[in-house]
Amino acid sequence: MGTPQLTKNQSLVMGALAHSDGPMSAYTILDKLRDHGFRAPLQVYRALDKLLEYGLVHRLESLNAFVACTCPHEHEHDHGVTAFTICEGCGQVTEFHDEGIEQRLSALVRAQSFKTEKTTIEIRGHCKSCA
Amino acid sequence: MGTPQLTKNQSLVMGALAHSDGPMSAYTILDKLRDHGFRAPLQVYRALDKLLEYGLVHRLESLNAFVACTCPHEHEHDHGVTAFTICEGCGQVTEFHDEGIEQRLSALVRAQSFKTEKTTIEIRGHCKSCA
DNA sequence: ATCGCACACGTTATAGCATAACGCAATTGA
DNA sequence: TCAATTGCGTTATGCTATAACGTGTGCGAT
Ligand SMILES: [Zn+2]
Ligand SMILES: [Zn+2]
Ligand SMILES: [Zn+2]
Ligand SMILES: [Zn+2]
Repeated sequence: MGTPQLTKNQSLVMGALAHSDGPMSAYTILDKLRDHGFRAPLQVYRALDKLLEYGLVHRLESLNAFVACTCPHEHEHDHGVTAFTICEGCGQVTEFHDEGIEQRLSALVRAQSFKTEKTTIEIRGHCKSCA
Repeated sequence: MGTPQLTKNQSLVMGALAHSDGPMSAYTILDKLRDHGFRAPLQVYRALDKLLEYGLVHRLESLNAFVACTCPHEHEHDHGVTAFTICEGCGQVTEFHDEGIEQRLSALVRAQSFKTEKTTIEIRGHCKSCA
């Protein structure tokens, strides 16, 4: 059960995100895809739901926006906790993963007897170029 | 330059959050305060902006909602990175702080020459009671 | 074959979250 | 007194997300 073949709409949304410099809101994606027959937000949101499920796309909660996953590895298994730096200047988003963070959070949460389903880590600030 | 005296609207919003079991959206707060003369979203958002600035309230990005800060210490200085567990079952939100996470994130971000302004850590899942 | 089901899709309408822009009043400090 | 700041109230608008309905297509079971 890896990533299934994408449907037409899913491919279009994936393509839009993959070729974008930075994160895009669902409505921005919609606008980019009007020429390809997209007319309504739901067409985008439905595709995004699947792409998120497949792990091809991440949602940035603090921006209400979406980015293509930049993980080098295959998307066939859940990659663990994903963290992002988000530059307020140029909009650049960098995805990264760290085993240390993951373990530390896991320990803290275990101490609460809390069962984690999804972890959001987003760091807003300025990148090297925009400092 | 600690926390200034709160205005009437700020106190009302702060009170609503402090007496609530869980996080509240701005519009939920608005509804709770209609009897106290609140009529428009901006009255809530403006108060929230200040309360966030003073560190009395936190915004939960993954919920578009707000909670009163539960830090024991005074709010006169920035408390460092704040993390939350959020139970999908009962809505309970627990705020916590960890020096280890903070240092690790700080090191990772420094490696990118990234200048952090605000860090969001939110863990969605189920609490002990709701497991 | 054809029935039933799952799934993607299209459309309209609606709900939920947040801010722009205007004007007024009270406070402060030069 | 005058200007600047801050809070407040109101109306309008914009952005984000989902509900609800119906259509069509593929595919396995009968
Ligand atoms: Zn990824
Ligand atoms: Zn930048
Ligand atoms: Zn706090
Ligand atoms: Zn719970």
